[in-house]
Amino acid sequence: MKKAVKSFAKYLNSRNLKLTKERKAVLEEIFLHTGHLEAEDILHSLRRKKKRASRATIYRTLDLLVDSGIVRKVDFGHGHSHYEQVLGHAHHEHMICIKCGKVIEFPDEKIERLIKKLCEKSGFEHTSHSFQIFGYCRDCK
Amino acid sequence: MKKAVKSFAKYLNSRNLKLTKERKAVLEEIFLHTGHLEAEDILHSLRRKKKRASRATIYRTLDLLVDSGIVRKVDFGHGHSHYEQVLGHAHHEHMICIKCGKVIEFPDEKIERLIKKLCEKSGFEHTSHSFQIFGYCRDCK
DNA sequence: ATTGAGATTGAGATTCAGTCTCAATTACAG
DNA sequence: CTGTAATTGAGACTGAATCTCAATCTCAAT
Repeated sequence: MKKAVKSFAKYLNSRNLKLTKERKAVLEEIFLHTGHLEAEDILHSLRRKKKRASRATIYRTLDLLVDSGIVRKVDFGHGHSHYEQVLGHAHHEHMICIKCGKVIEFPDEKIERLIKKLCEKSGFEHTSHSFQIFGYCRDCK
Repeated sequence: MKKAVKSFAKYLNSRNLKLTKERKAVLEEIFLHTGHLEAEDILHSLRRKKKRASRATIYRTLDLLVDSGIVRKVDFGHGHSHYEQVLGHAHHEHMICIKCGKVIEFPDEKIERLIKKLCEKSGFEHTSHSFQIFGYCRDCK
C-alpha cells in the first residue's frame, strides 16, 4: 500500500502531475479491496465514507493508475471495465463463469512465454495483453 | 457462403426462427468481407446497396450468428465489438497495433491446448475465450 | 507565509454502443 | 391461401465513459 502510494507519487511527479487527496483516495480504495472492482464500486465506497471524488475524477485517476502500471484494467465481458491491483499480486489471468459470475484466477507464466515467442516471430513489440476464458465453473456445469 | 446460409437456416429452424431477407443480408455482408467488421460497417454497406436492415436487426442477427457458431465476436479494445466469420477460416487470435490499428492474426492451437489443461485442473467447462496482444507492429515500433 | 501558474476538480452535458418498445409487417406450416 | 407467431424498424432509452469549463487547489519560488 505505502509502496503503491510512493510509486504513484513518483509517476505523477515525473509527469508534473499532482498527488491530490482524491487521487490518493481512489488508490487506497483499490488496495483496500483485494479483488477486482469497477469504477462505480469506488464511487459508492468513497461516498459511504464521505470522502468524495466525482465520477470524472475516478475515471481519470484510474487511467493514470493503469498507465503507471500500478493497476490493471480487465474485461470480464460485462460491458464495463474492472480494475485490480498489480503490486504484490502474482501475474494471472481470469476464468469467468457465465452462469454465476465467479472469477477464477490462474497463473500466467506459460502465456507470457507464448506471447514472447509469438511477438518475436512477427516483429511485434508487446505492451499488454488480454486473456480470459469463459464457461461454467465446477459448481455451475 | 452457401454452406453458411444452410448452416444458419438449420440453426434458425431448430429454434423456430425464420430466415428473413434481412438476416440473410447480414450474413452475406459478413462473408463478402473477409476481414473483421463492426456492426456499423454492415449497416452502411447494406445502405449503400439499398438493402436495408435497421441497426436493431443487425445487432439481433449478429447475436444469432454468434450463438450459432457461424460468426465470432472479437474485442480489439476500441470500445465496440468486431465480428469475423468462423467457417473456412483457421482458428486464430489477434495482435493489435496500438499506433496504426493494424490487426495481425496468429494461429491458436497452442493456446487451445493450454486452455484445455487449465480447465481440467480447475474443473471449468470452457465455452469460449478471448485473447489479444496489444503493442507496436513492425512498422510502428 | 504568500503568490501565481498550471494542474485539478465536479456537476452536468454529451457521446456512443448497444438494447428495448410496440405497432405494422412478414414467413411459413398446414 | 390463411392464421399466427416471429420479425422488423423508428426512435426512445440505457449505461459506461468522456468532455466542458468555471471554480479550486497544489506546490515551487519567493
